[in-house]
Amino acid sequence: MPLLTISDVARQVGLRPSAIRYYEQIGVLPRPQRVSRRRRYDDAALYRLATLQRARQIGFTLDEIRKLFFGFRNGTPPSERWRKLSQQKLAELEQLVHSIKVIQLALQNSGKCGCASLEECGKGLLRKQCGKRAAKRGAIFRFKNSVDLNL
Amino acid sequence: MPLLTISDVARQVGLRPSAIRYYEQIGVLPRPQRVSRRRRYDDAALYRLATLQRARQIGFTLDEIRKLFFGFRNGTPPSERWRKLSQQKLAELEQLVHSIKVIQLALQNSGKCGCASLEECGKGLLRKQCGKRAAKRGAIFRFKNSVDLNL
DNA sequence: CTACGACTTCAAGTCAGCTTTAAGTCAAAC
DNA sequence: GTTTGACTTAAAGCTGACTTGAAGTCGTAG
Repeated sequence: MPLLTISDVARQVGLRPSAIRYYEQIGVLPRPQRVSRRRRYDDAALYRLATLQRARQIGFTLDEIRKLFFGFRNGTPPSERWRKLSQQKLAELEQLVHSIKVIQLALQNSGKCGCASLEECGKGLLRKQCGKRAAKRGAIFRFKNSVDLNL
Repeated sequence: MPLLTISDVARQVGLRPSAIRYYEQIGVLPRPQRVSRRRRYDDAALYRLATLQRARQIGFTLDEIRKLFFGFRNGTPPSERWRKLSQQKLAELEQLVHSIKVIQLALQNSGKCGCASLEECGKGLLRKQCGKRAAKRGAIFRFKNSVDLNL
């Protein structure tokens, strides 16, 4: 079994070498063997990275992925690991979908606003907002400009 | 008409004074009048902030909000402004909804994986991924842990 | 007069997930 | 023997939307 350099691996999984080093640094990937200080990877590393990529694609943070890899007692089957981590994610997504629906409605109605000025818009909003509690701190949700998931 | 301090305003709209200063600094809010170097706001500022908050809630970035306020010729009605900015956002959201559906499916199926080990998972993923082009650089999408939009 | 509290500015810090840069190491090609 | 190119490390930089900290400025209460 031939060993791969970090560039080989990066090319095969579609990452930059710097990303792979970063994953190692934060403990998401195990430290590979070295040949004269250079990293050498076997195929298992490739598989691990493919799994990592997939997990990133479906919305897991690197923290969560670390749990996926190392947060279970040895021998825990993948299905159980995935299931455990997916539960929380699915709940979040449900929330998110709901939020998006609300936002879509708000966006669609925003164009129908009959206010003569933005100031008037704000006056209405301020009144409606009166009873409500201020939003919790931090962004409420965010998404990147272009969503091209491409799974 | 009594003038408000920055703390008054912050309390009324549910922001911290630092956020309001920040908005002014990046040119999203106009510089208010000062009384011995301290900011003093009128009600219009309140309305503007309410509008800003609403725009943030429905997913506009501060850059976009600056456009909402200052990116149109004077006298352009709010409806037109909102409509213009909403179009792009709605398209993004449609994409996002699609992505989420794909992710939900993936998450639901992830627990059914019959692999004996994560390595085996990765082996399969790597093969499937072979034909595909590597993901474009940068995160594909992100969302915060808890979505509590609360409109 | 001085202490207090609320404000001011400017710079730096925060989060995640990397990338970039600088300076050094290494084996192989010329 | 030197040059090349791929690698190494550690540290700093990036994005967006702020917050935090330090050091200074006010008007007022005691």
